[in-house]
Formats: sequence, C-alpha cells, structure tokens
Amino acid sequence: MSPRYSLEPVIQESTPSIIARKLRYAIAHGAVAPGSQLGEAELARELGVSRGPLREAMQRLTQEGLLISIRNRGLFVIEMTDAEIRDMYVLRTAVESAACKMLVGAGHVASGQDLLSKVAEMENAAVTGDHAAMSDADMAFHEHLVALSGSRSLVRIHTTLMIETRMCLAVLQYSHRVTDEWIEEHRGIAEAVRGGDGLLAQSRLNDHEDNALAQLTSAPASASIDSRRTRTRTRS
Amino acid sequence: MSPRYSLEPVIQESTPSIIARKLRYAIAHGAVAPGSQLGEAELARELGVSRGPLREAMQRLTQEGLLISIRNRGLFVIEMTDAEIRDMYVLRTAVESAACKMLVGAGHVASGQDLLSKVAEMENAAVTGDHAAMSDADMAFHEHLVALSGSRSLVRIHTTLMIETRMCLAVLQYSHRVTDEWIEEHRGIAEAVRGGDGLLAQSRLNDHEDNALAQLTSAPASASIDSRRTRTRTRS
DNA sequence: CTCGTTTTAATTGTCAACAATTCTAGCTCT
DNA sequence: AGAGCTAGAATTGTTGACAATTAAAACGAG
Repeated sequence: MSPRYSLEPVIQESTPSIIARKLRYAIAHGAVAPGSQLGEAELARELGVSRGPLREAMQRLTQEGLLISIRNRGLFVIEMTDAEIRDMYVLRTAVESAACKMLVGAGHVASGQDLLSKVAEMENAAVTGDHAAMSDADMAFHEHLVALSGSRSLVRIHTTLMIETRMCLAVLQYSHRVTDEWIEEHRGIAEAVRGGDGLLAQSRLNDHEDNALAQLTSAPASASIDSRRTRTRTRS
Repeated sequence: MSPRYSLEPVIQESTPSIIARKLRYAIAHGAVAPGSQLGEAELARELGVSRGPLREAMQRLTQEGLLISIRNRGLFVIEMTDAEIRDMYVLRTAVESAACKMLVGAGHVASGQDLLSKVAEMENAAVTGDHAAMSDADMAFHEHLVALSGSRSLVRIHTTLMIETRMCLAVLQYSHRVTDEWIEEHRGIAEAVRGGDGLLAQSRLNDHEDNALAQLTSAPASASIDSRRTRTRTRS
C-alpha cells in the first residue's frame, strides 16, 4: 500500500461534511444513545468548530432522518420503534430488490462471484466468533449488492438506510445460532445473482430481510432499545 | 368565531423550511433554469432573510439532490442528463412498486376505488386539454398511490422524486396523442390494485414508468428485464 | 396538599461582520 | 501574438454576539 499513487484529492472536504460524517459514525455505532439530546453549543465546543457549520451538519442528518428537530427545543437522536424499523426495512428491501433486478443481465456472473467473496468474509468472521466483523461483513454484502447496480440514486438512499440499520444493530446482541442460516441466505442470494435469476434473487432477498427484521423487532433482548429517560413528545 | 373542527397545529414553520419550500416550488416549476447559479446574497436580499437560514435551506435542497454545491463557487440548479433521469426512474419505480405490494391485502378494494377517482380527474383534465391540470392529476395519482401504502419512508423519498420529475416535466411539452394511453395505463394499475393482484399492478406500473421515461429521454430506456408478469422463473 | 402563576435558566433562531478561496482581467515576458 | 503570471473583485465559509422562545423550577393562593 504505497501512498504515492493514491494521494488524496486536493479538494478539501467542507467542514460540515466532516462534522456530519463524524456524527453519523457516532450515531451508527451507538456512541450517542437514541433519544439523547445534542446541544449545539456543547457539540461545537467539543468539536472545536463554530455553531454555523455544525448547524449545517445537523441539518443534513435531520434531512437524512437520523435526527429530529424540535423548534426551540433542540435536536434529538431518533428512537426507532418496531413499526418504524419495519417501515425502514420496507424501503430497504425495495432498494435492494431493485438493485438485484439491475444486476441480472449485465455481467451477473462476475457480480455473483463478487458477492460470494463477501459471503466468504462472513464465514471467516463467523468461525472466529467476531460479532463486529460479522456485522461489518453483513453490511458490506448489502452495500456491495447495491453498489454493483451502478445506480447512484439507489446507493445514496441505501447508505442512509444502512446507517440506521447499524444503529439498530448496535443496541442488540447477536445470537450464535442464527449466523449459520444467515450466511446461507446470503449465499443463496449471491448464487441466484450469479445464475442470472433475478426473480429468485429478489424472493430470497425478501425472505432474508424478513428474517433479519424478525431478529430486530421481536427479539426478547430488544426491550432496552428506548433510552432510560423517555420524555419523547409524540405531538410536535 | 366559526367553530373549526380540524384546527391545524399552531407550530409555526421554521424559516428555513419556508425558504426551502419556496425554492423547491420555483425549481420544480422551472422558474429558475437548470444550471443557473443561486447567489446567497442575492437570494437573501430578495427573500428578506439573512444568509444563515437561507444557507440551511440550500443545504436541504442540496441534500435532496436538487442543487449541487461547489466549494467557494456557489450553488447551482442540477441539470439532469438522460442517464440521471433514467436512474431517478429506477428508484421511483422501486418505491412505487413497493407501495403497490403493500396495498394489496389491506383494503385494496377501497384503495383501488380511490385511485380510480384520481384517474377520473385525469380524464377531466384531458378533455379540457389543460396540460397543467393533466400533469397535476398524473402526479397526484402517483403520490396518492404511495400515500395509501402508509409507509412514511416511501412517502418521504417519493416526495423528493416527484419534485425532480416535475422539474423535468416543466422543460418539455406534452404531446396529445399519448395522453389517452397514459390514462389507460393508470386505470390498469388502479384496477389491478382493486382486484388485489399485486404482481399485475407491479408489472403494469413497471411498463407505465418505462413509457413515461421514454417520453422524457431521447435514448431508449435500458432493457426492461422482467417487466412481464411471470410466476414461473424465466431462464434464458 | 394541589393547582395555578411567575420567574429563571437554557436552548435555539437570527443577524451582521470578517476571513479564506476562487475566477477573471490585465499585464509582462518570450 | 501567445503563454504565464499577478492583482483585483466577487463569492462563499466561518465566527461571535444578540434576540426570541421554550421548558422547568420556585413560589404563593385556595
């Protein structure tokens, strides 16, 4: 990895972008609890920037749906109810299903092989018992699936959805016994893509997302999703 | 005081929201040409607000994809190429198709009737030759289709997509001969929903979007892989 | 002891001024 | 005359301070 050839672009990332990226990472990995308030002054002081750029970054995250803004009250990290998680998965399934449909017909064999390599990474993570790596590989598979479609629209929407997914995953723990069938589901999708059978890939994808959703919503350990102090106002 | 039974919430819309809404409307209806630059100082002076709230509004539109921001250069209204329009329709079809799938099974008869009333509005607009009303009714149909699904995620994404669609429609003019078959396509979708046949509705929706896309772009739409309704897996 | 009012503190919303960067035009040198 | 360089103007990026609004706590009356 010689850094000579991959020197970073000269266009410096704008300050709001940097802030937004850091906040996204913090939210996605559970560093800030869902439902907690993000004070502008506090964050600005902590990050060493002024409130102007920080407000723009917050604006982006609000637009993406990661934060909710209550006028003259403040910004809060979203608390996703089961219904909202289900709703998110509806959109996510729609996006990934559309990606599947685009994959077949244009180099689906190479795409399938590519996805199978991601499945191999998942297996490696599974045998070592590394839950974080398992989660990363899982998300990498889905991100790669959408990226292979070549659709910028789908990728953009999907990126946001994966952040929300990660946020949900950060709360609960994996159970060991589901990883095996999970891997098999991914392999099934990848093989369907390699075989060029779009409908089969879509149906398998549907089933997979349904299973993943069931893990997130009906899991007994997911009762601690909402934060300790639940002072959320339903009426805004 | 006349008694109002549906008093609207007193929450006053934030200034950036108002600005964003006005700008969206202006962009969607072609009041500002695609590719033109939007100067912050000029707009702020014109709207009678400061640059702070205006920047937040611009930030939203940039996030939505209606503007592109070039650092230290300015903000410009997007110019959508044919490829980008096609890409947008991929996402739009995915969203509306997912909405269709949700419609069947839960009061699909009422939903179908509801959609058919929208088709009737299109017919009224067609006989009077009012192209603007025709366009409005067309978009109302699709917005209603997604709204009936009850999914907030789908509605949110779709709203942005319809603005971009409107922006594209503002540029070109309608040709008379396509309106009739256009109406029939909508009616077909509505009737499929009323009949509870989700797959038929999806396939008809696919075909309809392909046709609409062909009207917008000069190049032919990318090969519609599996727009046909097929229960058996096709293997070519 | 409870309900209503008032005060107070903290937060966001807004604004005007300053700094940094980029494009353009004019100039000089070859 | 053409290419390269330099100075100017215009724009955005950033900052700090001030105003408006809200929620909660303290207080007093019934």
